Amino acid sequence: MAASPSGPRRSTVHDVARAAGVSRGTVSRVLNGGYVSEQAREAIHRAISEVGYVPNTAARNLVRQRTQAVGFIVHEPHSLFLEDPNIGGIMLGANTTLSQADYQMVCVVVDTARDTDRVARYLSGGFVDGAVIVSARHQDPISDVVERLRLPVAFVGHPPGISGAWVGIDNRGAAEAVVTRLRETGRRRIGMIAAALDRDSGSDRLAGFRAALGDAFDPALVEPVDLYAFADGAAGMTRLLERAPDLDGVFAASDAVAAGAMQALRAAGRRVPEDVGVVGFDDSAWATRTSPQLSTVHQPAEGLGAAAAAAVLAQLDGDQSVRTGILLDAPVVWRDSA
Amino acid sequence: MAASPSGPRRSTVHDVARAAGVSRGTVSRVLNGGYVSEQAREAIHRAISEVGYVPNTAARNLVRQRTQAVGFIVHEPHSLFLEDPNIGGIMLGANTTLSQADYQMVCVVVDTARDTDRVARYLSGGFVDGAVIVSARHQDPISDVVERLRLPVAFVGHPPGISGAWVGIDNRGAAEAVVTRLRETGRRRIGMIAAALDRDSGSDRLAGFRAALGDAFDPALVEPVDLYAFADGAAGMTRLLERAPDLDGVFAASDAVAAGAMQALRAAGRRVPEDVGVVGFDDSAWATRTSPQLSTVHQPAEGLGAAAAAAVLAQLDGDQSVRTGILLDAPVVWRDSA
DNA sequence: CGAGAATCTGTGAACGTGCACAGATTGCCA
DNA sequence: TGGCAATCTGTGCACGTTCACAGATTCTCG
Repeated sequence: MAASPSGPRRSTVHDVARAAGVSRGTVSRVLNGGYVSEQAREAIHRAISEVGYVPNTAARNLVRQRTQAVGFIVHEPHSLFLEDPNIGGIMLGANTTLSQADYQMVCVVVDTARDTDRVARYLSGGFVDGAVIVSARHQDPISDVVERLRLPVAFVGHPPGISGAWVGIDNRGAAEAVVTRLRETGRRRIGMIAAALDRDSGSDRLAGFRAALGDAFDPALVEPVDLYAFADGAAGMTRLLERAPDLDGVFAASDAVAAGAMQALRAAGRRVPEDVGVVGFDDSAWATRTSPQLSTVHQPAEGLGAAAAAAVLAQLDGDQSVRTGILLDAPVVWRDSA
Repeated sequence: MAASPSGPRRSTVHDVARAAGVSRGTVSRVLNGGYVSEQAREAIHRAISEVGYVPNTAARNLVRQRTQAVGFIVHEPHSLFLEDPNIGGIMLGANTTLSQADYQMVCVVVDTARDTDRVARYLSGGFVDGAVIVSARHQDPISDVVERLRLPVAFVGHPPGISGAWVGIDNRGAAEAVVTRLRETGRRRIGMIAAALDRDSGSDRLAGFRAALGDAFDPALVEPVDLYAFADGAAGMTRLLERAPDLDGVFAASDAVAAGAMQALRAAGRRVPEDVGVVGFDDSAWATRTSPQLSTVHQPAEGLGAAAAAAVLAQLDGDQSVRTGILLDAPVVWRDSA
């Protein structure tokens, strides 16, 4: 309501009480539980809809010493927020879970590393009762802040060095499943374009690749690149192809990388999937826009968000048994590129 | 802080007052303005950092009768939220503007059309002082709710039938700029694949095309298609090429349409940009994925979010002069396809 | 020097809610 | 019928802040 200058005053619990002919204590009990006669309950419900009563959040928060809000904190460069195909799904999942529990989701996007203390100040400002934190940083300083504040949080992803709850996918297992399937479909010389090896997601995917190949693993078939990006995929594929022209399968660390790789393969005259099978990771919008459509690993983005939110809510309910690490299933989606 | 059970009590304005040897009124004046001696001001600032004081939001909101929060409402199917390349930028822009003004952004994503009353209830619940609404619906019922509540809002996009502030881009002007530039680079027979003529964005882009050509405008060079989609672009380009084989430039109504058109041109043996120059619209992920990369019009997504947020803030400040419609510049990005 | 303005400070009252407590009513059983 | 428990209700206080008001001090100028 706020700034509606001459707007009608919002009705309070007093108005309801007067309309129902009871005291505000009884109204409060109808809303929050406690002994109240059936007769009074009915009269109050009638009065509530009559005067259009909506409880005042601020007053309730003040007396309850909680805000009924959970922060959704993205501590990453803005560019990641815009490009990461999963972040929307994570938000959506978290938001759904939180709003079902009558919590609000408050978004905080923090760009530079220096702004850490802005987040810290925010978290300690009492704006939120807890937080879902999306951050892939190693040794994220937010972790310390959170611990000091004893604020219920859950991380999405599992940057090493953090303590507290986190939710992620089994990157290693999913990568292993993908590569195993590639082998089963007859591929014999399988390479990998490995991105972001400084993050656990990147290194775990490489580990899965290696594990699936076992003795057949050949380090020369791994091409490391910086980012989960299209351009890196294209460049990496070109280099890999020079080194290993006899390649017949590629596991790309992300869909964007896979799309880049497919372009490079086409430029080199290879057909996908006839000559070379390509598999991506993420099951993002890229996957269905390429032709042929990508075989890939589905990131349960909404599930991640939902699970993280649920972990925060459980802590808020005083649940001591919250597991510190939760791994969600990331199923393989087999389409046409392999 | 909320549920930290044995956590130390948060310090209040009373603690600061005691530590500084003044009354809470003086502390409040330091925080909110008013007469206060330099000596007292210093002592209070020292005391604030000493006891680690952070104002309690709920108490402040209660007495001020405002929440210091603005809703970011996406009233669209979840799929749009996930796929629309602009929505992340809009969020980011809105968030930046709001947090600079010390407002929080509260995200609300509403999926089905039936949930309209959930949004209505939310908006009337006093959780937010205003709202940025992203919605392309015609006659969005939220519009009515907002009007009834007299809630300060701003729409991103300009669905017909809404009243109140909105922010969009100058589709007509941008299209005109693109086509003018095409002419300046020597193109003489320029066609357009015009999509979604039933929306204002589509018809405005066509109007800009027409205006840029002036007397040189030839209706036969306009090929109308249904959607801003790849397939429509390809089919439209094929038809247009049959009608006007001497074409040397194409303005496509979106990047996806442009990508389809480029495929059709290639299939017809035309080189881009040597034989035919192609320009798209949106500066979406398509633009940098095609080869050659698309010349296009950049959608200022962050700017749209920021402008919408600013419009809401202006209304909250009681600014009566808020324009109902704001058009943002959409700059032309010249890459390789023309 | 005194009146009035300007500057500074403390106190009380709200904001709307939840909760503890005490009081009132009823029901049950010895 | 008296006593005790169970059920129901009203009142006062607290949450932490802002704001209006009144009182206190200093400054300005006739």
